[in-house]
Amino acid sequence: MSTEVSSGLQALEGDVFDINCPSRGVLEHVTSRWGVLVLAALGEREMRFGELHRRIGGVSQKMLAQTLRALATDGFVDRTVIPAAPPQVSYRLTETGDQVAAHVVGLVGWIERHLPEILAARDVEPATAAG
Amino acid sequence: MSTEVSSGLQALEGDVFDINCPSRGVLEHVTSRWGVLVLAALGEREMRFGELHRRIGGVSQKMLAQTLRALATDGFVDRTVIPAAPPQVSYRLTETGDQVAAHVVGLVGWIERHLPEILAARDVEPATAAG
DNA sequence: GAAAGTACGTACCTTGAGGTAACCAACGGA
DNA sequence: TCCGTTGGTTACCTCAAGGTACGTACTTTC
Repeated sequence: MSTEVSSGLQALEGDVFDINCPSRGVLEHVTSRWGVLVLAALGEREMRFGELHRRIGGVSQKMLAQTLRALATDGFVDRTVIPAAPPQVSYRLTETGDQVAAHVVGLVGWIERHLPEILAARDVEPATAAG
Repeated sequence: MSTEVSSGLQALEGDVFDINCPSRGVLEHVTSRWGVLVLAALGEREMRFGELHRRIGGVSQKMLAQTLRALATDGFVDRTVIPAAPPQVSYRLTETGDQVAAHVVGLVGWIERHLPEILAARDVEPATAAG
């Protein structure tokens, strides 16, 4: 493991290549199917549950709630309940969440911008060399 | 859709929030459980199949091969066969692959460095406010 | 007073991601 | 001749991700 014991202290840094390192779990929350999109959406601005649901095409309420819970547990998302007539719950990135989201937004943005090239490359596809 | 038809042409840019946009598929290849780790590993240097298999803890041959195929289809990874006595197959990032990998490596690196904070935040966890 | 909106929780069921194991082909070494 | 190595493929099976549907509690609107 990377989070070794060193003079009584622990947890220096993670190593995602190590199957036993807890960073694997965090990485999988962040890069999960809906985790990426939630972080990208909240990277734009604070949003309520319903707004997120409409913004992220194809997500079910169940998965959205589950994803938000996982990201909140990791301390990336902050949940605020406004006890109003119809309950209003707002979600925003924490400081650390803002930093991960920046990386995620960068990645997502790159893919969006280069999509035409990628799609074009799929058609050419040089048969992946001679087997 | 985002890849709209505009004066006879198409495919300007992707929109990952649109469930029908092909960028969704690319994003899921890149952020898949093993896709991230393959990109991060190849971001370090060119590697052979066996090297990747040993570097990425917990991946099976089947999933490694499958992931490499997906990334090669999207044009992120280049496959080179050296027809030697025991067949040698080398994998390296393409130019575009290098760019996505840079984002992925940035994200992975951030998580590795901030892992202690994230783990600490999980323990505090203010009960996600009053329900 | 019935329906709809808000923000979920939960039960149920399907799909597919992913693990295991066996097999292959070619060669070198014991 | 049999084993081991390399880089896979394929069949088979399991488990969890994730979808559908319904319940809830309160309020506004038609």
